[in-house]
Amino acid sequence: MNKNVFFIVGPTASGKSELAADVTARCDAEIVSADAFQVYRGLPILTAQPDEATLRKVQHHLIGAVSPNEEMSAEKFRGLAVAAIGEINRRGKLALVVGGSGLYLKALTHGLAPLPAVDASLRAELNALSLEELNARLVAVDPSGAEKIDRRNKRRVVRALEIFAQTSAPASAQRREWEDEAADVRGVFVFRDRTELYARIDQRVAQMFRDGVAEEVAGIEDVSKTAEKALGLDQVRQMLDGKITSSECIAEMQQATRRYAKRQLTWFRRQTNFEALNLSLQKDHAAAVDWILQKVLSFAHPLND
RNA sequence: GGCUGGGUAGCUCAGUUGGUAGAGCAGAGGACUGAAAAUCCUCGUGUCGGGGGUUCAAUUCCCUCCCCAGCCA
Repeated sequence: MNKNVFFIVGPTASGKSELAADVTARCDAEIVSADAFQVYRGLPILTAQPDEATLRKVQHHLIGAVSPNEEMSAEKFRGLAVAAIGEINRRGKLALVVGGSGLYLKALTHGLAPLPAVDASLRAELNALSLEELNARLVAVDPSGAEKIDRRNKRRVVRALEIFAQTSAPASAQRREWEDEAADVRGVFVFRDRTELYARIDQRVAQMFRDGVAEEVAGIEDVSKTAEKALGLDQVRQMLDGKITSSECIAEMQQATRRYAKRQLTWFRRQTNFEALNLSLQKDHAAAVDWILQKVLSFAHPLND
């Protein structure tokens, strides 16, 4: 990607949205969200979209950009993000990509092999089969590929079979290996000490209920297969159906969000090379904004040109 | 004050007919190439409430003390 882009990535509830908005306000930039669930319209509270004031402060892209009954995918996101970045750059501005969806970010920075779009009925057909049956089929069709993937993970096996069915060639042969580091990709990875991050998550989930998540979820009926995986959607629906109490609902959502944040931290530690910034060690919000801004400016205006 | 249960991992508890202990949950680490807020894998040493006694050996049996819950005064 040879575009004018800077990344701000981090786990949920780390405070990256506020940071990104404040950084953007001080340099000639616009924000492109890399969040797999904030892209959907109609669930601003549940998906913890930035508040109205933040959205108004600087230009945001890909927040509430697709209908909740639409299916999303990493490739679809990549297309939308590349278009948004191109448009921002054409206006002479820097695109600040901010988000926490690891695969979406990687699809954007490292690219994906050209493959046909997902076939929903094929996927449903494969999902109906047992893991044993799926594995047997994969071994028959792509023995070397079968050795490389996690065969206890049904998703992975199904995906490999989907690709074979759609292209008549093994998925492993079409995979485009990702380079360790894309040279022109620059950004920061913000995080916080674990106990502080978890406290912020717990607090934010509790706040969602005061803000009316229950009403928000009750008012939305048609959600796609991908959108319905939004953290908390299932729990809030169970609460609305009277199957669990509101405090059980809150506790379950807090726990699920904590586990999600942990997975994000693993991903960013292992899968990206961005410069790390521990916000727990920063003097205050302004200091963190200054730190990031300095990185952005040194990137946008290299001294050696 | 008396009686009855209990006090074992961060929490809820199991267990050892005496040979220093293990589940669930919480938590931690990891994987990840079009579902990614998804999906999948791995990880259990703790004065077994304190002190004393019996014993080759006590978390287990006995005595005593402390704490918690319930009931009776």
